[in-house]
Amino acid sequence: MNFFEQTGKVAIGSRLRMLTDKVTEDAAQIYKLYNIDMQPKWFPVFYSLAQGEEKTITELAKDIGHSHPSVSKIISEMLKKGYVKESKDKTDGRRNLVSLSKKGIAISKEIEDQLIDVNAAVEEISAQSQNKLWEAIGEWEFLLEQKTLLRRVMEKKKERDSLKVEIVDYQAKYQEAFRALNVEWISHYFTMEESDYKALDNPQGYILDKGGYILVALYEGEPMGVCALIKMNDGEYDFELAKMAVSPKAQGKNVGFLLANAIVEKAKSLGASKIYLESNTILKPAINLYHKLGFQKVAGKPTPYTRCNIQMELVVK
Amino acid sequence: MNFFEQTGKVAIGSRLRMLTDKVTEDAAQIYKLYNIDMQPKWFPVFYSLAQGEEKTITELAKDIGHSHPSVSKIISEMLKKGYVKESKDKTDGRRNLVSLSKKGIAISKEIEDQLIDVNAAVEEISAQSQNKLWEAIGEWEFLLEQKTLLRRVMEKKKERDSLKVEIVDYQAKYQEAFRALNVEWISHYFTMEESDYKALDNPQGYILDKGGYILVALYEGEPMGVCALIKMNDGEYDFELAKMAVSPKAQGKNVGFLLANAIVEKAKSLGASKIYLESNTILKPAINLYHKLGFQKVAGKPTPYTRCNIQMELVVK
DNA sequence: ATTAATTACGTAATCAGTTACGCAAATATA
DNA sequence: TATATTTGCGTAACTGATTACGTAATTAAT
Repeated sequence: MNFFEQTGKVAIGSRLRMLTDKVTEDAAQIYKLYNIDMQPKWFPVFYSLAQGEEKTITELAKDIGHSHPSVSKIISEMLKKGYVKESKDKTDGRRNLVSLSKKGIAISKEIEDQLIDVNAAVEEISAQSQNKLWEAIGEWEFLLEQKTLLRRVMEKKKERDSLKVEIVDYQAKYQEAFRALNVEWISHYFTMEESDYKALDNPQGYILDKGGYILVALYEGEPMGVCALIKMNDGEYDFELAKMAVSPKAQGKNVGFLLANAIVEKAKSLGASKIYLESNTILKPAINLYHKLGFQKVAGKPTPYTRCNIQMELVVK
Repeated sequence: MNFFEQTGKVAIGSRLRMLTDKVTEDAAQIYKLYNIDMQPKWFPVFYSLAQGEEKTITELAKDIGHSHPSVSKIISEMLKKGYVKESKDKTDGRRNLVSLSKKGIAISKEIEDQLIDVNAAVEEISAQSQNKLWEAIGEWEFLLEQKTLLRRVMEKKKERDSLKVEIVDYQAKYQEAFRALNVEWISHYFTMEESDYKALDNPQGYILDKGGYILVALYEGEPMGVCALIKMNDGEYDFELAKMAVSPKAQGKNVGFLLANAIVEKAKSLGASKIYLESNTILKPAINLYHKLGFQKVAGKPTPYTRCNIQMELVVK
């Protein structure tokens, strides 16, 4: 099994499958050894029924962790051997009640010795191992239950991608990106408005020169997100967080969070005490992001944008 | 997964399979996450080829531990995607040399980040576990390589069966069993001879009264094996080990060994210094057994049995 | 130089599971 | 009470592997 030492743990799936195959391989022979006319795959169903109670197909499936068609097929095979009997539930015509037949019960007696010996054999292997396979599986089952492998990988990817994201100050060379990224999402969800063009066509004059600020997120050198802090003069708020845009190409790379976080930090460093923003509730991920950063819903502020249906503020600590 | 806590470790195969499924389940999604157009099952082949060398189908199969038809199919799928190229070996027309195409090499670059993240995710799970799954699998692979599960179970069965075998002194009530068990194997392999009947019809007079001995192996109370020690008067040997018979029903229960061992011990306790026996080389398991007990081949003794083609002796220590 | 045995590998059939789908019965909802 | 939804479960198709088998090429033995 040198191969797996090379590939590293990415191949844990393949390696598990091969061990499974090897362990399973002998199972049929073992039944033969004890003169028991049974297929290994029947075992979980058989064991579950051997507890004595009648069970439906679905109950069995849930019990042993298979899909119901799998149980359905196994039961029909066991039925052919005469190991189980079926009976319709009188109060619920859909349910197919299954239980061991006399022959099945006889087999369950015969099988006891085999279970003892296989158990002893597995224990022997365990005793010769440093790492306990049985317990390790239990732990993996638990940990995967809590968070799937996919989710864990997604987190790792995000972590790694975050390291590649660089937040830099606006420069004239980013004007085109600043415009394009915003036009992209605004015209996708809404329509461009007069005030959009003002800011996007002339960020220098409309935002920076008025005491505002713009940050750009670079991913591998390319601008993938932008965000502006527009100076407000209403006595209540210091800045408006606006013109936030992240390229769909950079999704899942945490760009939005890093950018928004950086802009809030920037506002703080500029001595802001309250930040305002306008958005629309159909932009769920954005609203979630603002919420995560501490923004709270407020109302009552007049706005030039027709697309605005939610207003939020952040009290800077 | 409460079910497996009930069944005990007999169900290790089923439990392994389910964990394998759960781990594998996410694999396809993970490739999608990285925008890599590849099937999880291709990975081992892909990885093996990414080492750079051209390989044949059979080499790949050996490398990754699959059957060759499996590799054959995978290669034909990868070929369709343009990830590999084939070329006939010029010096051996049977061999199909496979290597990554340019497109394949490009993919192998793209996949690197994914490998890093999956590895990190698996490491994270490992770090949260007491028992290391990866290492545990390695140990199981090693231990099963040395001795398969089937063989281990067989040993456990033999051990347990041995406990049920009881070796007792001959009594008149066992005469029928003594006769029947011997007639069974003698007439199966050879034909009954005059001297057989003498001993089997009258063990009391022919064996015991002349200073011989008979032991009976009981399995769950039933006589399943017999063995006699016949007094010899030739000056060289004290006893002949003879009329050893074990029911085919009791095969694999160690009855033969326990019986022969007991009869040798009995001979010892009777002060014997040399034991003799006659047999036939077609009775392989019997010869092996005698050998295991320390009997050595000798020659030259006259015998009344035509079926005898090997003579052995044991020098009692 | 034949003939026999071995090797490489493709195709077909099988296996133990899955998902997809559909029907009928039961339950919830308007 | 009519209608929609959910549930139980059987059938069919698919999946990722296997073993079985056949054929062609090579190698070994006579």
